[in-house]
Amino acid sequence: MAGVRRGGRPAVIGDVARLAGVSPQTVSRVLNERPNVREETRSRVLEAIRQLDYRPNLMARGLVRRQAHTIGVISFDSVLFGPASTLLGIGRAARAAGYGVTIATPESFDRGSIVEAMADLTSHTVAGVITVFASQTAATSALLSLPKGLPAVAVEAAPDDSVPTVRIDQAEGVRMAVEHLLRLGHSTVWHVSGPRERMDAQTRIEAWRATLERAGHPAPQVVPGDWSAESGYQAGLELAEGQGVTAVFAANDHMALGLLRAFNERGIRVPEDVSVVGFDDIPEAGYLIPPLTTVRPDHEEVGRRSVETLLRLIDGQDDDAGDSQDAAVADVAVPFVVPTLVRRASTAPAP
Amino acid sequence: MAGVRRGGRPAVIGDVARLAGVSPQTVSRVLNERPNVREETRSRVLEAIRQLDYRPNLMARGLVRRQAHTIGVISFDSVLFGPASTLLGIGRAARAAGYGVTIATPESFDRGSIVEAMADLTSHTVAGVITVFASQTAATSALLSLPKGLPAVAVEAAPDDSVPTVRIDQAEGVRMAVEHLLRLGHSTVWHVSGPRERMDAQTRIEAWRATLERAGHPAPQVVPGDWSAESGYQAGLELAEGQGVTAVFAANDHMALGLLRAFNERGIRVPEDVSVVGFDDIPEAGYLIPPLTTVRPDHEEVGRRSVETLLRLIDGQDDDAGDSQDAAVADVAVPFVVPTLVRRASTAPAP
DNA sequence: CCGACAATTGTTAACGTTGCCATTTGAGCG
DNA sequence: CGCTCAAATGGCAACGTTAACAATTGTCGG
Repeated sequence: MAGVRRGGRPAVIGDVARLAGVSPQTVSRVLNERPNVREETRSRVLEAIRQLDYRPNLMARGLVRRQAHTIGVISFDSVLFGPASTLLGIGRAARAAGYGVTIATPESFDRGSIVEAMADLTSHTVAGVITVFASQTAATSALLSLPKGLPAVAVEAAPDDSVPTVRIDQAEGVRMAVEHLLRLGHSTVWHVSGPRERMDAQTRIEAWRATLERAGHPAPQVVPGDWSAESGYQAGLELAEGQGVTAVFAANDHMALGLLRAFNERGIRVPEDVSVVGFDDIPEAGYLIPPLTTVRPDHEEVGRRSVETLLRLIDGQDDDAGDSQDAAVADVAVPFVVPTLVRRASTAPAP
Repeated sequence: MAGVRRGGRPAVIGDVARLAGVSPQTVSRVLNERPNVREETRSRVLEAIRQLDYRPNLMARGLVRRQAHTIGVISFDSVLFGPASTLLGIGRAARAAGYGVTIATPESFDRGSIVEAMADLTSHTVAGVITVFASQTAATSALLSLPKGLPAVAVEAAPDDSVPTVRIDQAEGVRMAVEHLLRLGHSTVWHVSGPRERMDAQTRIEAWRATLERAGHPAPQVVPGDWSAESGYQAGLELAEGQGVTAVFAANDHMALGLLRAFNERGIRVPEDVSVVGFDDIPEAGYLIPPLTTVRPDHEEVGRRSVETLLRLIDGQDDDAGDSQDAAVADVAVPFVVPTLVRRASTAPAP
């Protein structure tokens, strides 16, 4: 029952108006739930909309309102568990608020392709932008190339204070992980890090070091990784050679998984000989050999909060005369999402 | 160097025209790379564009052209490795073709929220739709509710032949896995399946059974799972009780991972006592204990092909007078992406 | 029953771009 | 040198919607 159309074209507001016997403006009022429409008129219009299967043309609406009702998301590493979850949270929250989501995935991390992706988004098509895990120098600095006045929120990493940033409280998560190991009696904790140039990797390194030092333990050399299981495996082989390694904190679960494999291969038992803690609580974490103790950040919540923050920014902008834009940015609270520690079988008292 | 603007508002085509001393129409011609513009004029316009940092308003353009240059993607389970990879492939391919991507993630699998998500997309905002892994009955049938005439492509699962579908050649992948195990001398192969109501799960079940029967081996009862590591673990515990289980094919790597864990817990050695094969080749597969033999489908390629197919559909529609739409659909080749078998340490000759 | 005022509805003009057609300019040729 | 024709450019209208204002209708007190 597709309804009557003019020559097969989708119905437009004028068709609805004609069928309902009112002006387009009245239809518009019904669509936008504005007051001062008689109940009887409203239902007549709604019936016409139903009959014609009418859908407002969002491009026309966006054009006249000068607002796209769409959020642009620039997403890196969107295959990874964390970013993918955040993306999901963003999508759901945006849709709930009546916003569409368009995503741009830069080809690579170099500044050029990032700026290009942003340009794509910003052709007046989005009301604001969220960058997800742009945690690399080139990426964060590209954030600054966004048109002045376009609301933006960064997830996890931003170049400076000009962009409100929603983050996992990584330092707190790392602290939980490291202190958990120390409480088990380990004399120190080794760290397999993410790629050095990534901000979140850097943050975790620093938090790890700080926690150790605060507790009066020496911080060993960082074993560098790149988030991948492969790099965790390599790190594990390296650590297996070392003496006195009894506790390792990996900057994410994938690397922890590689560690487990390497230790297993070398006949090192987890957790009897070495305790391992990860970060992310990927869905598989509880089913590794052994089940992995890890830090669980709520990535979806990060997505939700970033949308919330962005929408506040967008609304604030609408209200402003446009001059006190900076004040509005400063006003926006920058939420921290606090992770939890999930204890499983990969950690045990020091041997 | 943001350039001169009228009252802080972003520049529009008229501003560019004025600065370059030409008409808006000429600017438009330059923007759209149309012929018959003098070289000198063109460069003057380009310079003005640069100076003003002008970006065409895509909503205005879409409005007048009656085409959004945007692809809508409806994505389920987008946190999973497969769908996330496909999404990435779609994003890259679309962007390369100059199309934007807007995604909609239905809240759940029920028909209502799916239809709602589609409605969001189809408010004349997208030139076509791709559904990613809508492999559930409600989801695929919802596909049919898309407005007639809106080009659509399904990834992996479609309700019928009206929607071109890009798929992994699952049957072929399953065949590889099962035959690999049979060649190793196993008398039969057990199967831990995905959720029954999912089409791809169903396809894998049937291919598994067919391969066994073709080889003259009995097909044991299916052990049902739900894609999760947890369900694989439960399946593993169950299989560990059974007699004569020497080879298991899991419908995805996550479940295979759960299997490995369960067998390990029960003292069953992989691959000495039982061989395990997965499906997906998640990045971690090579670093499990033991490294997992698995079927590797190229999910990103699926994404690319689906965009390619959709664009062909869109272009075809533009050309048509609109009447031979169905012919155009039938014309579009439906590609099969053939997976490969990755042999690792989780499989060995039958004990 | 009239006037004032609120509620309801309609009219006109934008939003920024491109399609269509008209106009101007320039080149080539008899 | 004038004519033809192509190349280059401009003017106007339209895409579908909403903002701003105008007009109409209805209600209520005096």
